[in-house]
Amino acid sequence: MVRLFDGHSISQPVVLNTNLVSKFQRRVYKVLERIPRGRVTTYGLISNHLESAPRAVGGAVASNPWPLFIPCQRVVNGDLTIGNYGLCGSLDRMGTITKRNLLDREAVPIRGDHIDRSALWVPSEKTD
DNA sequence: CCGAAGACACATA
DNA sequence: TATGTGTCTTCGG
Repeated sequence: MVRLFDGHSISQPVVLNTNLVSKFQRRVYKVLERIPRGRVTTYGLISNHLESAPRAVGGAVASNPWPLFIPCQRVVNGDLTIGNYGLCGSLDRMGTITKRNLLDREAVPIRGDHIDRSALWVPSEKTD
């Protein structure tokens, strides 16, 4: 957990009980898990990939029961600004800051408020 | 069931 | 930049 918070990856895969969440959430999380460390994707791309709506994806990501294990910090706005980070809704405006720090520690290149295009990952891309 | 709200995207002016 | 509209899933009455 600490390593995750520090932006490292963990060697041992974590098995999550996905029975508690809706089908749609599972589909979304499935995509999130494929985002490589140090890269990001956008709500739009995910919704596009799932043939859904960005708003819906936002909802699913926002209700992520396992922050850090499901890397919801790697999902940003379509214009590559950081976007929001709820962490159970308790962070108010600090969410963006927190999210930024997390991404920073993952070596995601950030210039000002925007993430570098080179870090963008698209769901259709092969994960290998 | 129906209505409202949401960690968005996109088109206009 | 700043509104307004489109879109889909959840949640509460």
